[in-house]
Amino acid sequence: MPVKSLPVSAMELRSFPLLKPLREEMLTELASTARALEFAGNEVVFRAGEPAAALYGVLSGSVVLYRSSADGREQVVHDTGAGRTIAEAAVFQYGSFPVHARAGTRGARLAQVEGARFLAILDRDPAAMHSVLAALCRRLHELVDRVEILSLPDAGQRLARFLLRLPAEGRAGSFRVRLPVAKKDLAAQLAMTPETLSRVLKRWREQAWAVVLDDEIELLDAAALEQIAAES
Amino acid sequence: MPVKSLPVSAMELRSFPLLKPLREEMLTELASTARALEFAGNEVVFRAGEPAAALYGVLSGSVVLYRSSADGREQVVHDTGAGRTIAEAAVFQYGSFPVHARAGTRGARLAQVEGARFLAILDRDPAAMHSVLAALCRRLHELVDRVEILSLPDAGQRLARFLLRLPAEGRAGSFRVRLPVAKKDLAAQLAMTPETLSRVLKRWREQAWAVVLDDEIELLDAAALEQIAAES
DNA sequence: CGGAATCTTGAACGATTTCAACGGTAGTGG
DNA sequence: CCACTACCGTTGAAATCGTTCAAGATTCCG
Repeated sequence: MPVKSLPVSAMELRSFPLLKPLREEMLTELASTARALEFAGNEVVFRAGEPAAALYGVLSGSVVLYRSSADGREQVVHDTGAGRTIAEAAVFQYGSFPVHARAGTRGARLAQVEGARFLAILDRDPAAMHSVLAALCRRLHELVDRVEILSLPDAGQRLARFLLRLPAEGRAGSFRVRLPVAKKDLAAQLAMTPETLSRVLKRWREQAWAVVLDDEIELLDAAALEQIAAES
Repeated sequence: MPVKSLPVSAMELRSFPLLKPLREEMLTELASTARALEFAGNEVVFRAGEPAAALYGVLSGSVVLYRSSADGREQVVHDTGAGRTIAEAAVFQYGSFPVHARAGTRGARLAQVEGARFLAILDRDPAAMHSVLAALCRRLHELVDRVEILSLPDAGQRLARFLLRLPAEGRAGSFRVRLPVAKKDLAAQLAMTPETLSRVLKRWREQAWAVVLDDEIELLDAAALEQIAAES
């Protein structure tokens, strides 16, 4: 059992995409019965087969989801970090946990949210339910896009695709975008090193396709980039 | 306006992840007011600002979502193919389409599903709503996993991670998995060429970490693979 | 004014892709 | 039943691309 059990704030709950669309009063209600649990390293959070009475959000640390085979070997199904929620699907279907969960080796802080309470809130307010649905759909699209981008073998292609669907301003043929994150984080998001990102931009600059000023990039030859992005 | 408007079968609707969890009778009801629309190349499906009265599933061909800037330049936001649904988020929030949509250059066949009808079905049956939510959550997890895998720079790492969370059977230290798809498709899913996949498996074979028989792979040294997968 | 962090650039190495060829298998049509 | 073809999977060799390691430039912050 967890070392400590403390109250959770509505704000903390809002850090989870699943709960984010809820209105303030709903989050407060949810928070009233939610608990922040501190688990020691490798401590069990729940076991497969137990009724899924609550869903868990990872506040810090990590949680390992695993199956245990007959011989006691542990097969890791999942290894989730902060910001992820766990067991929502089981909760929505009134089911049991399909896998075991334990804290990572360095422990974890989890928000435990009563499943029934969450469902009740959604069931009594269709608009909130629709918001949650809409949010999930948007996030799904976003992820599908990221998978598509990450599947491209060429670093330039990945960057071009990413930039071309950023909100842009400018005229035909040439336009300007603002990077939403630091270059090093962008690089990570596009599965390349910062060095490679820098070099791709340099190459584009040399070919007069782009001008870079800090986090602003002026795409001079949209046609060229679109061709790169479309290749394959 | 579309060239043809034909009825859609419940079965066709089930091919979309969003609708898949619905019970047969619900799909039939949905299908009764749904239409399969055939769009010619580049034909407009809907315009930004119009009320989102329906959501669309791509049956074949592709749909391009785009914004148009003041000068008439067209910025592509999205390029979706068969199996994807469009505009669900807007429908769930009773909003307007945020972008324009047109068929790809080679046309498209779309299932047009009445948004109000879909919402009505879900609102009157909480269990169905919960199934849809659960399905979306599961798919979300799946995609987050894929993004994580695709972000790994090393081909061996990607394959190891993938294999280790496949349903497995076997004893401690050694177990067997069955590939869910052909090797060439697996390679594509892991963002590598079939050749590279073949070579990674060969290397593992030479190190006595694995034995491959068609689509069955015996992992002899789970510890070694786990270490590879965990690195970085 | 340090000092840290980000970004850039260079060079060398390593990995993966590419190109090419071959064996095996399944499906097709004679 | 047997070519014959087409596709998948494998292997080899070469080339390319990205990473790694190292260093310098710049900015921001204490």
